[in-house]
Amino acid sequence: MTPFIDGDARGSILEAASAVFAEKGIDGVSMRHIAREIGVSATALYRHYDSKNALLAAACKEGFAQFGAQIEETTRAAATPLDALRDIGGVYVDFALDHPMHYDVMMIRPHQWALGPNPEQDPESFASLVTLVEACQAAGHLRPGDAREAAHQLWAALHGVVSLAIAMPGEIRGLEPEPVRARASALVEAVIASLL
Amino acid sequence: MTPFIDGDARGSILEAASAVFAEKGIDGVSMRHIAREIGVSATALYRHYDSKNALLAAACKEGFAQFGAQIEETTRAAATPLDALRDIGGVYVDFALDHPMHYDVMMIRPHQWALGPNPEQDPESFASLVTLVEACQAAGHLRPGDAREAAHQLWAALHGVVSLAIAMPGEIRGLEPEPVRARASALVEAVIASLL
DNA sequence: TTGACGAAGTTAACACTGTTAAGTATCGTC
DNA sequence: GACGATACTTAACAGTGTTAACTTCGTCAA
Repeated sequence: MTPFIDGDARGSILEAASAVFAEKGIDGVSMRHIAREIGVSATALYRHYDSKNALLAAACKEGFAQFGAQIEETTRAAATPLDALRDIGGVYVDFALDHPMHYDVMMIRPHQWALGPNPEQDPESFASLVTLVEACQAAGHLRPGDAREAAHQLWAALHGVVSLAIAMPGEIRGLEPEPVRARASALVEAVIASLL
Repeated sequence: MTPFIDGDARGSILEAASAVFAEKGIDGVSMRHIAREIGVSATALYRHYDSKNALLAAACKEGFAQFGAQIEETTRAAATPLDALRDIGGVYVDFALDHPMHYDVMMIRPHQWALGPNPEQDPESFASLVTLVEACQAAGHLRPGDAREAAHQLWAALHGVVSLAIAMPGEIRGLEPEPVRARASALVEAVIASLL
């Protein structure tokens, strides 16, 4: 049959998915919605993606790839590993607030979609955070110690700030970047101080 | 009609709900499941609870009431407000790890169930944290400053540690209390140090 | 030129979900 | 004894993800 969806079927589906996704909210995405958006039956999507979860994962993957790239770039650009650690906090917050849906799906409730930090994506980025902490320790910027634990603390601090901002309803929620950034920065600074 | 469910219908439903809830996981709870568990049709539940969300909220409420009570007790028992701040971290982690489902529903993805920190429950407990920080400042244990912001930072730190432990799949997830407690304690200590 | 093959769609259907509407039985009360 | 509230029932609606069976088309080899 003539492909009804233009050349890059996977791409078109992904685009439509992201659109519905961003408009109706995560919990409002259905395969039938996405399919209707591109004028195709719902089951057609299964020709290109194994499941709704797979589609969701794909929709997030590109965002997270960009995220990882920014982290790497930031690390490279920083004068010292310690500066990198500080800068990464800002990048983390910016990404999360710019792509709250992505962050929600992949980081706040990954197990709902049977996703989790991408096996080929995220452990790597956590590992690179560990490496960065080790570099700080090696350079004498941080006291020697369990780098993995330190990285975990830094991650937890950032995740705590950002996930409260994204996932909490009511007065606690706040997606304006400035206060969130400031809070994240303060926390990161506190953690770093405890590791000096 | 003779009440089919024993005297305390709401209570029995709640009990069954919590059971299914704990067994099948949060995302596996359906009204029909719960109803079947107590030998009643699904629609009977609507006589006692407005919606699934209301039932879920009720199922969490008692847990959170207990949580709030523990926090208060801890605060009262501590020698100084600063000690209270420290002790609360442990209570927070213990509650979250003892009731991961409750924590998940109420704190990690509250908006999915249209719940959120209970309007009559949680802002209060956040407010009491703010009050506690203010007490620390008044007693000279912490440097004067924005108590609300400080409380927010402490909460974010605890939430970050705990929600990663609960909601992350794979190697990151870890529900053994000790490392999580230690990490939370370290973070709280770091935040406190930054507020001295 | 014909025929097989495979890819990309289709509709119908299954087993679910939360929730509402309408009907029925039983109780306490006047 | 009639009345009304209470507690339940079944039937149904509109929606979900997903599978199975079927059609339709373009391609490529014999």
